[in-house]
Amino acid sequence: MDKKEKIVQASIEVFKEKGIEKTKISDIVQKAEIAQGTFYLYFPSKLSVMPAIAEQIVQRFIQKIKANVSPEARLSEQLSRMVDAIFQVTDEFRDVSVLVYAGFSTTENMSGWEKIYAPLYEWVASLLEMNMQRGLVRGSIDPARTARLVLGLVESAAEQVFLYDLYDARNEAEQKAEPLTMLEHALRP
Amino acid sequence: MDKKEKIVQASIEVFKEKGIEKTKISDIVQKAEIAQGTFYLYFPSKLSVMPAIAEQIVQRFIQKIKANVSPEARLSEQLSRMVDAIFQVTDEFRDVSVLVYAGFSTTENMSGWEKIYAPLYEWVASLLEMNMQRGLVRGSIDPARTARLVLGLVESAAEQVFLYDLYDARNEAEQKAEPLTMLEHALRP
Amino acid sequence: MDKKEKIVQASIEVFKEKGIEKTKISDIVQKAEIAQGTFYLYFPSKLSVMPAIAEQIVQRFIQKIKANVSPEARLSEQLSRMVDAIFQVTDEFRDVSVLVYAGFSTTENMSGWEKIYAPLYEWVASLLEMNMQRGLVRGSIDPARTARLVLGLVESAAEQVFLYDLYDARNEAEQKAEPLTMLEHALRP
Amino acid sequence: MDKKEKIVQASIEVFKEKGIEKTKISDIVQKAEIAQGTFYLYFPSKLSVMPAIAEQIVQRFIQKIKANVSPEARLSEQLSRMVDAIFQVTDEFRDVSVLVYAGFSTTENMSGWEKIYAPLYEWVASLLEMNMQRGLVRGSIDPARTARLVLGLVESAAEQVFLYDLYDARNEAEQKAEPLTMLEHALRP
DNA sequence: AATGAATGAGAATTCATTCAT
DNA sequence: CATGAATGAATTCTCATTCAT
Repeated sequence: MDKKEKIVQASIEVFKEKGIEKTKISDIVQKAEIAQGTFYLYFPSKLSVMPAIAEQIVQRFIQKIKANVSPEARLSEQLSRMVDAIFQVTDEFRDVSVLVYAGFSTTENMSGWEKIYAPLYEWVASLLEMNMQRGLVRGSIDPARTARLVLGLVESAAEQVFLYDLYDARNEAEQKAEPLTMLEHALRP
Repeated sequence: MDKKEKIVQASIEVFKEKGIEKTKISDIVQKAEIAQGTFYLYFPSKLSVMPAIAEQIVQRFIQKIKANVSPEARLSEQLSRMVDAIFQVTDEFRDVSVLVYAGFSTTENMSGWEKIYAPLYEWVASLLEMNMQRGLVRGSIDPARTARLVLGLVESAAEQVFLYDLYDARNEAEQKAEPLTMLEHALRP
Repeated sequence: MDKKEKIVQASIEVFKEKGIEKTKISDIVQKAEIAQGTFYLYFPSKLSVMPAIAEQIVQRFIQKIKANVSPEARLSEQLSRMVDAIFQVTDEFRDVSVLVYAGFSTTENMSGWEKIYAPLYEWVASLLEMNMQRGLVRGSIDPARTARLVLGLVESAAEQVFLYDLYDARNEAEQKAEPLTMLEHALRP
Repeated sequence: MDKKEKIVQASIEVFKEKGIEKTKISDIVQKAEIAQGTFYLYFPSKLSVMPAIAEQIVQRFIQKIKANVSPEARLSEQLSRMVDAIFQVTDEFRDVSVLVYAGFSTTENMSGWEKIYAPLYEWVASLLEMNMQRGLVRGSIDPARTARLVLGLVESAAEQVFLYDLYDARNEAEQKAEPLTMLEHALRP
């Protein structure tokens, strides 16, 4: 693994442990097992690592969803798989995603985040469009807007499970069922 | 206004202006017009002010919603007013809310946030229940869980408008319409 | 107990717990259960409490010694009782005495300490003189100087037992026997 | 000289000048000609420098004593030289030694001090043993315990001279003679 | 006399950043 | 490229002291 990647990985881990505010460059380099000065060879500041992290998270989302959602499957099957994927990745990156999200809002204009999220939005939008054409989703929706809402809904459901101290396995199953039913009702013609 | 409240107010203002990372305690005390040491009489650190801010935001949500949503109104009217209220408060606290949320995940266990949000969740849950009894919301939902999803959905829609650089007034209207329609479809029997 | 006395008592306790350097006025007033401002009604500073403490310690020494050492007893008996008394008081005030001693050296000229210790020195000196007249102590000593040496010797022996982590009861007995024998040899004609 | 050593040296000097209580880290770094932050690279606080200072003092004691006390010399000669050495070093480190001693009792457990003093105790113990074998010291003493007493006696005599305001040269000579005589009487068979 | 919240000067501490090796 | 000791400006934090009640 090259040093740049090491830094990104280490940053994710340290951000998880201590939060962004409390993370020092020295924490990152220590975890990455590189020298203090080396950090600056790749990133100008702590916060500039974030886009790299964000990209990783989103790529993970897309990868998981693409791998599990078959274009041929029934709508309910597709939605179910998508919810599963989002729950999985949210779990995987727990607190970091919130932190990165907040980190963005602290530093740059949020459009950076927007840009990174774009491929995911687009993928969901095209999923909706496809199902509109199949007649399984009502024609009155705006696919682009709705894609964001769908993701917002499912992610907030996932955060309920993983970010708060509510977690237990049974809970997770029920926590998935509810938004799924909502989505089906919300989207059907 | 007592000093503690002054600190919270000043913190909100300064956090809005400069973001959390860049805010110094000295900025807060200056805005609050108190001595440096006085801050530490009430809060041990910058981040520990956040729960107090969070509480304010949530109280604002509840206040706005209660003031605008009439128990007698039609469901669509109620939902519409609720969405309006959430958009308004999200606008009012723009960046701060995300920061506070992220700040929480850093300092305490997230269940603190959960606890602060509880009254809002409960209010929406009881709105749903009432409408279930009126036969306007399908009986298969779990009011408590669904309340969270409803709020998650609307908040993420509101964030789309205010946190990113997309804002324009027309946009806002459409951005409200979409989740509203989704909600109506999702909840109707 | 009046407030002044309360302050002295509380100071002793807090100094024992935290040492002088780390003790805050606020620690003292808290322990003394008085208000912050009240402290300044009786003492101008933290260090100005010390002479009062020192006096207490020395008075305790004198009191113990006088109570236990009979002028009629044999020399070895007298010495033995004196050693017992010094060990007891050293135990009672453990670290404080060192701290007070050091505190003196920090602030004022050490002659303050000297002055407070004077009655104790004098008492031991007169004990020696008496025994010189009885022919039990060699005539070549200077009673004043030797009194100091005797006390220095016994106190350092006592500190060995109580200040370091060596303490056990058997140890204490042996630790007393050794300086006692030394004293007897050193003083006998 | 490396930075750590520089800090210890500077601390000794500044403590001598101003006392511990009044010494600021900034005084130390200024005297040491290093940056403020560099101090914290080596020591976490002002008080944590003390063990290092203590070590220096004890090493100085050992060095002086070894250099002056010849194993072949007569006992009284040896004792006399030892007393001279102890008086010299006590003079050299005047106030500091008491402060360090007190500082120790504040920061760590006193056994740290014990450990640092160990080599000195051992040296004196072996001196006593040697003289026991030569038949010049009575066989009934415990060399280890007695070594501590001997040092306690001489040090307290030295402190009498240097720490209090009694000093004058004639005084010093007499102040040495007294414990010396005591020692000779105390130790002889 | 007693209180204790408020003060703010001053000291401790941090940590991003540099740069000689 | 890589290092990591050193830096010192910037900030946090402490705590003796005051003073209106």
